[in-house]
Amino acid sequence: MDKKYHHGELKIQLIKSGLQMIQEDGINKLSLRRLAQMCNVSEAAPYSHFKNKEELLVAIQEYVTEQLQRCLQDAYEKTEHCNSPIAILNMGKAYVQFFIKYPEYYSFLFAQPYLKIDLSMDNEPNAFEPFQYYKEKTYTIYKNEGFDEERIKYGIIAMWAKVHGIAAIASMQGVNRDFEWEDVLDKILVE
Amino acid sequence: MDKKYHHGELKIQLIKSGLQMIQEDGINKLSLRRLAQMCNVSEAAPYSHFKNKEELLVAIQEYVTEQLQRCLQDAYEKTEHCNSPIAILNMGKAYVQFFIKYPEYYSFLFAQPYLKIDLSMDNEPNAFEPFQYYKEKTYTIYKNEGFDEERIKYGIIAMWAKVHGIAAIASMQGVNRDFEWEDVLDKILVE
DNA sequence: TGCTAAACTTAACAGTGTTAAGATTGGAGG
DNA sequence: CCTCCAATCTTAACACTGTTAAGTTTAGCA
Repeated sequence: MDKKYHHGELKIQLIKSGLQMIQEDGINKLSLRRLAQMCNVSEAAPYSHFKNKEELLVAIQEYVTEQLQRCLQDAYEKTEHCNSPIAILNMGKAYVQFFIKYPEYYSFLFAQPYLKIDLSMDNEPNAFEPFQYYKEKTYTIYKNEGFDEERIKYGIIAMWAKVHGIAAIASMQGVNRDFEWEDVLDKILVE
Repeated sequence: MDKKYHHGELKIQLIKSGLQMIQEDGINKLSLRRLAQMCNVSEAAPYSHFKNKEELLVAIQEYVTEQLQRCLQDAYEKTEHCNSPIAILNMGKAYVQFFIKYPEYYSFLFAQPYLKIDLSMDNEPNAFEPFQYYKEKTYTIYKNEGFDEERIKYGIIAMWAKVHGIAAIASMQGVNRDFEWEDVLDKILVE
């Protein structure tokens, strides 16, 4: 039954179970020992795959970031004419809906100090990917609309701030859970 | 020198020193024992003033919230004609600048699950005060401008989302520290 | 002055992250 | 097929954490 020395899939299982614990109890109650126990493994086993707890958290963060990235990409690619501003709106909606669906993910992702947000138009390799993706797509769309560089720059930041701000508010505990975010998003993001 | 049983000011000293530790090392490294040690007091002394760690964190949160509230109020009251939309802009700027000044405060305030954000126009007594204040002032200003209820409602949320989103981004680690937030705020918040 | 309740200390408990030392194992090379 | 090694996992310990119980000090009121 519980074969000792279970092999091959502990690393990804730690990431997935860790994320599940975060989703259920919040980041503060994530314990390496409980996590190891949940994976039917000794308390020191995680250290074969991660140097320390922080490295595991970074791995989970990357895992979540990929999910979020995929949501944005889907939203973009499923837009009829993906070079129209509608695509920007859809990416924004996808971003917010991601954190409405998983409220615990927001504070986990952004309260940890491991993310790099690159506001410039350079392509920093290690920066937060969903924002990089959004930035690139929005740039070409705005360019397509004939906006000048200055307006593009501020347009990107303004839109991202709105989207991120709504995500922050929506993911907060104690916020009205039955709030009609769909309407708000439509009205706010189109400006 | 180090008189035993130091009286009368331990509670506020715990809050202030705790906040200082958060500011220096982040919320994750705040330890009750180190904090007690820093206040020249035994490890169990804080429990005379707070039921547990969480209650101390709530107290610190209230302390920070008051500071932020005062910033908003100052910004509002120092505006020439405080019934003009300029006052809204100034409150927004004050909000963002608060978190640019104290980047650690953002994740401390909003990653903890103790805050209640009330998006309705009711006056929830226990809701996050700075937002309540902003909401009230903005309401009368928009009303003064002749906006209808629907537009006011979404206007308030839209503006707050932008402001809060910028604060979130600005307070992030790894974000360009020399970014010219003043310009961005002027361009974004006026729309 | 004496008493009481609040404020503090000491000592202990369980739980945490982390490391060192050793046990087990899959799989590559002879 | 066997051997051996590096990767993986275990056990045992360490220092640190939040928290509680029981006892000590002290300010301030009767």
